[in-house]
Amino acid sequence: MPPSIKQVALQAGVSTATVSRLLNTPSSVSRDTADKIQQAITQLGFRPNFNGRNLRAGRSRTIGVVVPTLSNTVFAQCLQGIELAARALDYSVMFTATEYHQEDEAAAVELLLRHRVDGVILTVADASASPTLDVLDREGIPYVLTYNQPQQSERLSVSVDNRAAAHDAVAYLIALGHRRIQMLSGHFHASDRAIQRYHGYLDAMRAHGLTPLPPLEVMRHTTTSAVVGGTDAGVGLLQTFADARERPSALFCSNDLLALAAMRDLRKVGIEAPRDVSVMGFDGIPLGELMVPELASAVQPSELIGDTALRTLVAAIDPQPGPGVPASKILAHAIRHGASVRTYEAIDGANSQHVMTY
Amino acid sequence: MPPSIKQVALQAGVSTATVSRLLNTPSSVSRDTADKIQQAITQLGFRPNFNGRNLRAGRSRTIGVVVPTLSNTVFAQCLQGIELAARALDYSVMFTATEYHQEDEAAAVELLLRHRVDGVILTVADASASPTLDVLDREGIPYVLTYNQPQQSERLSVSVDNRAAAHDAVAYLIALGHRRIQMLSGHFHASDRAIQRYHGYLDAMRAHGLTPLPPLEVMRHTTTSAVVGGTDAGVGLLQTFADARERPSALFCSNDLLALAAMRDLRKVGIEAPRDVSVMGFDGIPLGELMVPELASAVQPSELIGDTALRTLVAAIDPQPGPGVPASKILAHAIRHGASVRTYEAIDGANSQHVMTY
DNA sequence: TTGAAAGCGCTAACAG
DNA sequence: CTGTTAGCGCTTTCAA
Repeated sequence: MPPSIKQVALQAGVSTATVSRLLNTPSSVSRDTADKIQQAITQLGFRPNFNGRNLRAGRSRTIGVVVPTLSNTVFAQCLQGIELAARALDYSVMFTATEYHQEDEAAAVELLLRHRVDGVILTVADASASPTLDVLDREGIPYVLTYNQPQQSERLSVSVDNRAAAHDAVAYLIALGHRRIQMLSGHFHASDRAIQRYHGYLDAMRAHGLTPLPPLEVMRHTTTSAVVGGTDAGVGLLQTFADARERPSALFCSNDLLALAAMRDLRKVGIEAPRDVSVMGFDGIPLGELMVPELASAVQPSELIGDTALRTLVAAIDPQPGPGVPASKILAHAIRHGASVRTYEAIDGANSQHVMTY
Repeated sequence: MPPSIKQVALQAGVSTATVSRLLNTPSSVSRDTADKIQQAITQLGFRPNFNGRNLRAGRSRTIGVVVPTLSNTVFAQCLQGIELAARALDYSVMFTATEYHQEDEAAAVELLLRHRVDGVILTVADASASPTLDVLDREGIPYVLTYNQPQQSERLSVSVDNRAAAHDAVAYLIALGHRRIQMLSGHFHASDRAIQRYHGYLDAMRAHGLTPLPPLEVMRHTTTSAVVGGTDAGVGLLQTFADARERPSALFCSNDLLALAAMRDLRKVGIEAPRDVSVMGFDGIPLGELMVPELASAVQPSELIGDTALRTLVAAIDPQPGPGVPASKILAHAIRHGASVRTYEAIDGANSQHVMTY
């Protein structure tokens, strides 16, 4: 057992209350006693026990984080941003992953609540129908959603405007002359963002008088390997590209990992991006910039999302006098113009397609 | 304030001790009272307060994790492995990053100790000279190093054999006919692994009677952008490649991010891998497999490292009767044969180099 | 099988 | 400025 405030008090010849005062309100202790206590502290190697403090205070200065997976860089970056900001604000971070299992969301939050975290930052599968969020609401525990962009709700959240970002990405493809643009998406069921991005795709297509193609929904992916190929959906992707004259000239993917996996799978059957098809991702993972071709993408500021979420959460925990916290923070997205996308005219076989399409 | 065991006791008409018993030793409570208590619990939405429990027990069933950064996938994967295993063993995870600042290592551990974590998993800059580890030793807190591979020490650690893995990587390059092989490394100061990998490089070169080239040490990197180019070391890299006849035919990089950044920087001046130079990385990040060319690398099983570290730590926390835990666990590495590396003969200008080198 | 009581480490009145 | 005291939620003797 490490030394407690009691031993320090004994050693310094003061009461435990005084020791506590030095720790929390140094100014309320005389120079002399402060020195004595300080000396006892270093001598004993005393370290305050947060469990005692938390129990007493009813607060823990700890926040919980729940993300689907760390295999996707976006969430790792986000956690990075959270941790950095937390440290700056003197909060600790308890971390949990769900591997996209919705029942694990509930279990994770349950555990965090037992630890009496002061608040939670989380990304859920579907913010509009989440028992987990209902629990948090019922318990009155402050929480901030990341990546989730809840519609018509006063739930705190930090994200980009998924629909608008997807729209911009697809509009960019259209501006480059593409007409047959198809969306490749992760399971809509596992990600409400995917649905919003699909709506953005629809928006852009319709705004330009183009016929949307049915979305290609693929298995959830955790690792980058064998995401698309070999699965049913992988087959779907390859089928879609089987007929060179019917195939889309551009693919808009609901996230970068998917885009990369799709490129890999297509490459295996001789279809190269951007030579044969333009590929656009979503997320803007840093490594995308190092690839050849550079991955075009709708970029989200993941680390900033984490940073903002943490600050928003802390503001909700310690309501400061002054301007209230807006419920939803929409951060700016950007379109990265990578070489995985090129103009329609530059696509191999554009002419034959041209004949077909118009 | 959420309901406490006290309220449950009151509601169920029993003592707090009995409620506690139901929670911890269900078998020691009669069927009837168990039901009554259970009912009170659900009715009140009771959730045990771990702070109270921990305070009393002197254990927290929480472990701390300290990694340099989450921007490098390796550490994210490792944390992922830790969290997964922790959940399986009913431990919680407190997470901290240091951004490669050595003073933050100490601060992070200090914070974790105040939370009274039962143990710590960490990757430090230099395991052979770390005040942080000394603190942990002094306090008698179990800890497990990851990636660090301490020499001649009984400190618990989980890693690959960095030196052997680097040797194998370089031997592979040599087997492909390369003779002028140079190492590109992160700051030795910030990573003892980098030094060990350098020794592996030296081993391989010498074992084959080749003259080692001086290592190219570059700035520490956190993001993937502008790692090498533009910095002093970046200039160093480009200088090294300025003379086409003197330049190395293969580059062995101390980690994958560095390899990718180097390829990007060289590409900018018209030097392409693998056409003009073979590039080998270290880490085996999953995305390396999706790149073109696929990144050859010495692969570490990062998620398994995390998993193993957690299990090793828990074993150290609850010493089980039976076989003791070995101090150092060396996990198997593998060489990924990516297309970023090709035979020396296939390198453009190999002949002219040949003339020079022999 | 159950209850009473003490105490884990800390802080916050309340006195002095 | 400092000490006394009570109690945060929980577990664990010790008795019954």
